[in-house]
Parts: sequence; structure tokens; C-alpha cells
Amino acid sequence: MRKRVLLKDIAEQANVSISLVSIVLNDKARKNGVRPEVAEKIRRVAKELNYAPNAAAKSLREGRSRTIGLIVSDISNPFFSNIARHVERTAEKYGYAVHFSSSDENAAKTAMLAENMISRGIDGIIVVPCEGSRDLIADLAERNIPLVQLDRFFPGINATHICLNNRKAGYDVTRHLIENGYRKISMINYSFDIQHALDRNAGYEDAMNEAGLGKNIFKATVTHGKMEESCIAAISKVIKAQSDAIIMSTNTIAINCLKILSDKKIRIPEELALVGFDGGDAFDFFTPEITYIMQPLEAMAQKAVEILIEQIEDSTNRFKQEIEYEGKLIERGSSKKS
Amino acid sequence: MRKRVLLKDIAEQANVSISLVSIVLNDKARKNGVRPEVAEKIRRVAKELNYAPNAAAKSLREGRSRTIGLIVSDISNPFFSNIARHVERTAEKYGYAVHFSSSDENAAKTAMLAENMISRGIDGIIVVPCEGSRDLIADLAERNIPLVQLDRFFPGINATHICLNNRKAGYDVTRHLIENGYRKISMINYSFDIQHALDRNAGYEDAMNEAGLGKNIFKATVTHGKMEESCIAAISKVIKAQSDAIIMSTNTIAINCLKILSDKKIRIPEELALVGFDGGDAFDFFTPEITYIMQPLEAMAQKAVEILIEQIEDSTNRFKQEIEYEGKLIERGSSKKS
DNA sequence: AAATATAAGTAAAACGTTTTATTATAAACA
DNA sequence: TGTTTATAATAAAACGTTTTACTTATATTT
Repeated sequence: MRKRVLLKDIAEQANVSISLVSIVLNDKARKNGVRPEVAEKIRRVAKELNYAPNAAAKSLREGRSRTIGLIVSDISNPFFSNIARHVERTAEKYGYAVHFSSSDENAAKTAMLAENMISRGIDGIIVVPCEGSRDLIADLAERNIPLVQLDRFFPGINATHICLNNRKAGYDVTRHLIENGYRKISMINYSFDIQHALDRNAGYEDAMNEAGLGKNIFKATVTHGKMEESCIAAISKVIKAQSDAIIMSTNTIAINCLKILSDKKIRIPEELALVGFDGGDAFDFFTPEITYIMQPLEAMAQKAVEILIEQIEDSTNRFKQEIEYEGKLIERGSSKKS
Repeated sequence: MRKRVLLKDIAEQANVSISLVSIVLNDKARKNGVRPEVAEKIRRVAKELNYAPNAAAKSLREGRSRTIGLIVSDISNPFFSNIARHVERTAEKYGYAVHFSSSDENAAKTAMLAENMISRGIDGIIVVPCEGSRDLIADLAERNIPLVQLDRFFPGINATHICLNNRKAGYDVTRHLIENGYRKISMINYSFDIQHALDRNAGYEDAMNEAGLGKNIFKATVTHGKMEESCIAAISKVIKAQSDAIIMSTNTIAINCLKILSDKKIRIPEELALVGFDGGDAFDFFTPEITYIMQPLEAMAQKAVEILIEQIEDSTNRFKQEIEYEGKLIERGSSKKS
């Protein structure tokens, strides 16, 4: 194993001090009036020796690591791995690396992951908070740790978030069904006490009430951790209620429900119309294709990283921001009687 | 912002030296004969003050970071995000964090990502190497950087790998088609010069030759970066060759091909049988469901992490390992004439 | 010519740990 | 009693950077 090359090695070889090497390699040569030929020499030697700075030493000295943490529910869920991809891309653009972890929708685990990341010296966190983690998020914000909530958020705490206009999305998707002639529209959603779910529900109810269909509002809930059984139960309820359309409130719910509906051989959309959120292979390959609300994920993830980095690099600038993006309805076969 | 608590703070509060605090908190109290009541007190104070060690300082001093890097082609591809999930889980079990990056099947980018990770002080790398990165991988191994190639590998270099028995998988899937009455079986694969692809091809040819169908061997290649157009071209060729079955060699290829075939309204499996690799929502929701070779991804990813950590923690133990796992054929509607 | 300003570079401290070598005290021994 | 041994704790060095404050040499001003 060849020995790591240090600033000291470059300094010796170039016959200058360690300080000067550091100054030059950090592009502060001009500012410090280093003679161009000296700077040039240092750079040359550094390149020759194939110098790579020691990140730990740098972090220790500078008090920052140029690393951000990303906590999602489950990195293997395409919705989140898409977010991860966009986060990665933007972070890279700004010279940041990304640590990721999956919370499994578990508040205690989220807390542990966050503390672990902090203790590892990440500079900030992007988190898709799960139910029950309100206090954690509030605490992190309190501790002045750069933080952005993505996709979900807790209202009433002093922490920045970026998410979809979920109320509008719930409304739009319901309106779409109503306009296509459906009347007994049901909603399958998490029992989550999280704004995300509440807002989609509210939008759904807005549209139903507005169309005079308030009496048809029917909500079935499912539980993370026992998705399969609770989806089966939810679908049974919805069918028993003689619904003619279902809104599946997240893509995880949708995937589970689609498998069940597929087994039941229910004719979509004649017997039952379906709409979902977020898209994905399941929606594209189901027959018929599933209508859904598309989130501008790339823009959202990018914005999240940019705001986070601003917070990191300017500690005077950590005011709360609440940013909402508009979803877009992608109309397909699963919701058109025609 | 409350000030970070340091060993020094604990030491002052507990009226002992910094050294002793370090010893106790690293569970070396017993070994160093620290009086139990003193150890107890230190632990209590540490907890009270909510101490979290500074990772940078620790890394600098210990020369390791308990962080591993994961380089895949694209984290948003479900195949890789699944790997990521399993890698994460195993790494966590051993107290390691995970940095991830996507290479976009670009060798130059892979090299950059790897150097970046190394300079950031990761202890080892798990990499799904892309075409053209043979020299990079060989170089990393040469430099004695703990490294495991996952899913793909380069033969003839001194670097550990874990992958599927791809030749067997190619053989099995072809055999399955032959046994179900298909004769003009074609293969759509990357033009990659990477063992992964070559082995699947070889297995396919083995089975065809063995069955006396050597003259029917027909291979169409596609190019990463222009997946859509090259898949369209490949499928045209395969159809023109009057194939009655297609083996789609990776899940990315499969997803693209399935979309095209779906548009063309070709009847599966009557006109054309289909088989793929790796599974995923696309395979589950296509009608009929797609037959595929399932990789034991969890076991593979777990093993990769474990071997990597062994290499990291025992530098005398870095001999090359070549581990193959057996795939399992999941038979479904897309490949049965019945 | 003396005083002052500028230019170019360096020494040394600091970041927060871990660990090695050392010290102080008590116990054991001759 | 004086020397050695064992025990419990500590001081100080080291990890590889960045940065502050300082030095030296040269140029400029009066």
C-alpha cells in the first residue's frame, strides 16, 4: 500500500511551507499575493504526487463536511429512489455528497438515524418525515440544524418544507372523476396523522361537497406495516359500499391495491375507476393504464437541496420556508368511462 | 445554537481527565482497570450532557470513518435501489453508514465518484462496475482499497466480486422456453463488453446448441444512452427474424421493450413469448405477467457488505473472492403456450 | 537616511479525538 | 526500612488540515 500523500509531502518537494501549499490548493493564492510561479509549482507537485486531501482533517478543522443526509421511508420504493436520484444530482452539482437512510415509517428509527447522521458530521438533513416524528423535527430545527422536510411536513413547527399542493391535487383528481361521470368515489388513504394525507383527503372532500356528493364521501384507511391485509380489507369495504371509483392516495397503497384488484378480475374502469399519485411502472403496465397526479419531483428535490445548502452556508439565513408545487393530472384509461 | 458537548466538558463535570472519558466511552474501562464507580459516573454525565462524538475527529485519529461507498448505475432504477436497501440494512447492522452515487454507466464518472469517495475518507467501496471501468477497478484493488464488485465484474483482475451465475441463468431461461415449445428464441442484450452480458449470452447459446437450435441463435444489441430508439430497432429486427420468443437480458431493457411491445399490440405469449431478469413492478403488472430469473439480491448485497467490512477491518485478509449465486426461474404467463 | 508601507512567506495554534508513555499512590516484599 | 510491583489515572503527542499572527525583505515616502 502506498502511503497517503500529505500537504507536508508537497511542501517538502516544492520547498515551501505547509501553509502555502494549503493556501494555493484552496485557490486563495491570488488573495494572499502568492507569486504565480510558486503557485504554479505547488499545483504541479500536487498533481504529480496525486494529492487528495484528507476529508476528516478538513472537516475537523472547518467544522463542516460537505455531506448531507437524506432520510426517506424506504429507498427501495421507486418514489423515494427517484427523489434520491434528483437529490444526488443537485448535491453533486454543489460539491456535496449524500448519506442516505430508510426510516421504515418508524419515528424512533428516524430519530436514531438523524442523530447518527449528525454525530457523523453531516451538514444538514433532507427528511421525508413519518408519522410521530413531529417532536424530532421540531427539536432538530430548534437545535438550528439545517433541515428541509420534503414531500411531507408538520404544520405549526418552525421548519422549512417543500411539498405538493396536496389539497389541490386531491381536489383535481376527484373533480376529474366527477367530470367523467363517477359519483360514488371513495378514498383509500393511510391512517397517518400527517398533513400530506389530511390534505389529500380534504381536497377530495372539497370536490365532493362542491358537486353535491357529500353524502357519498367514503374513506377507508390502511396501515403501514400491514399493507397487504389492510388493503384487502379497505377494498372490500369500498366495494361493499358500491363505489364506482377509488382514489389511491399514495403509490405504495396503489401498488398493493392494484395487485388485489387484478386478482379479483374487476373490470377497470367499467366497474370501477382508479386514480393514483406519483406514477411508476405499476401504473404504466397495468391494463388499463392508471390515471395519476404527477409530482414535479425533480424540481422539488432540487429546490430542497438548494435551500438546504443555503441554510448550511449562511447560518444567518435560516428562516422557515413553505414551498408548494402544483401536481399535474395525467389522464389515462383507468378513469374514463367512454 | 447550543454548543456542542465535547469530551472536555464531560471531563470537567466529572472531575477526571479527558483520556479517562475517552477510555470509558469506548468501552475500554474494564481492560484499563478503571474503577467501576468512576466509569459509571462518566457514563452518567455523558448521557446527561447528551454527548455525541465528533466523527471527523474520530476519523482523523483512527484513520477510518465507518462509512462505505456504494456506486450503482442509477439509484432510481428499482433493481439498484433494491440493492441499496439491502446494502443499507447490512451496513447499519455493523455500524457503517452508506454514501451512494450513480455512475450513469459512464466510466469516467465512475472514476470521479470513486476518487471523490476516497478523498472523503470512505473505508471501502461496493461498486456495480460499468463498461470501460476495468482499469479503474484494477487500480483501486492495486491501491489496496477495500472493494467489492457487485452484480457485474471484470475477469482477470485481482478484485473480489459477487454476482449471479449468469451463464446458468441464461441457460435456464432458454431451456424453459425450449421446453415450452419455443424454437426461434432471440436475445436482446447490451452491446456491453462486460462479463454479465457475455455470460447470459453464452448460457443462451449453450442451451440453443444443446437443443440443436444453433441455427436459430439471434442476438440483437441495444445501447445505453439511447435505450428507446435502440430497443425499437432491436425489436424490429427480432420480429423480422420471425422469432417466437425474446429473452430480455436486463430489467432496463425489459421495461423499454415491454412498452414498445405493448404499443404494437402483439399477443403475448401466443405470437411472442417473453422472459426477463430481476423482476419488478413492470413484470408484475404487464398482462400477462412476465416470467423471469429472480436474483437472491438480499443475500448478495448482504454478502457484499460483509466481505467488504472484513476487508476493511482485517487488512491482512484481502484476498480475492469470486462468489456466484444461483438465480431462480419464476414461471408466469408470458412464456407458456398452453 | 530614517521611517513606513507593502509583499511574500512561515510558524504555530487550533479543530476533537485516541493512545502511548508517564506519574502518583498504595500494596507487597526482602 | 527501603525497594519493587500493581493499580488508577493523567499529560501530552498525534492524526492532517486551515488560519491567525508574525517575520523578513524589499519598496516607498518624507
